[in-house]
Amino acid sequence: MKKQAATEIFESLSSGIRLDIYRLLVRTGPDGMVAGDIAAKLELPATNLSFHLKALTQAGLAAVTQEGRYQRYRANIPLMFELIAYLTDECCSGHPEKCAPSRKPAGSSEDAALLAALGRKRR
Amino acid sequence: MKKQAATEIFESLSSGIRLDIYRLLVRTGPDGMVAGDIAAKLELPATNLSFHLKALTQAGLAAVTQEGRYQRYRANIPLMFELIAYLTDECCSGHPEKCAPSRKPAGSSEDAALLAALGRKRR
DNA sequence: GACATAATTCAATAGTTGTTGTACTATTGA
DNA sequence: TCAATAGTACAACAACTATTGAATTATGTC
Repeated sequence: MKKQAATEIFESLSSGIRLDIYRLLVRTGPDGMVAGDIAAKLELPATNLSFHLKALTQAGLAAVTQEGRYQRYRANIPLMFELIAYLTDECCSGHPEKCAPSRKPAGSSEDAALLAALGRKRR
Repeated sequence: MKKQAATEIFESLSSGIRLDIYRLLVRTGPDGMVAGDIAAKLELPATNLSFHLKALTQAGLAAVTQEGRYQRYRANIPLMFELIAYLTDECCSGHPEKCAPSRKPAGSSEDAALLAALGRKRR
């Protein structure tokens, strides 16, 4: 992942509306959702939704396919995992076990599994 | 994690400069880094760095402690894991195995471990 | 106390982002 | 072909963000 791709993703999700859209699409999974239904669900004007969907799509967080006159949008979930890998890749200069002392107590065992899974990537 | 906290985090990392700062702090781990050294490393005017560090700190991505006349900044790494959990929590309406078909081929086994670790959280 | 250093705050300004209404394109169905 | 529906593109404007330089606060040193 390149830096510009990462900032574009973060920028995409820095708006409450776009975060709502993305989370809605994550919830619907591979089924995705048609633009009009998203607009109805989130009570957004079509023109405004279109603006935000464009941002999400350009960042790669959503993909769109045409179905007749409808546009179906789906979340790109793997991209989120690439993103966090990009962020934690060089964690503690390659000694991620050092991160542990600075971690919060809550959910530490689950976090350890997560950290281990991440540690297996690109190292 | 509340929605506003999430958007604040994304907003924080939507700037290339703040992303550089955060990644630098992730790399230095628990040792963190003093403001002046960050400025030198990233070749930023002190006033501009201060602006960005404030944003990162307010979002909770960095923590600051005083050391004499120096300010030492450290990355809050666990917060990133909370963030991704927040995003993927309701993945496929509670059937995250459905995400698999839409995933990219690269690194799929590591991703499965990661997904499993995430699935163990708050469910 | 006087001075140097580390860092932040503030004001000004250039640039960017989000929202709305209007206009446009494409598909469906009578 | 004509009208209705789904969605996007564009222009205008308000609101926000980033950068810079000057001033300020706090700590350490002579």
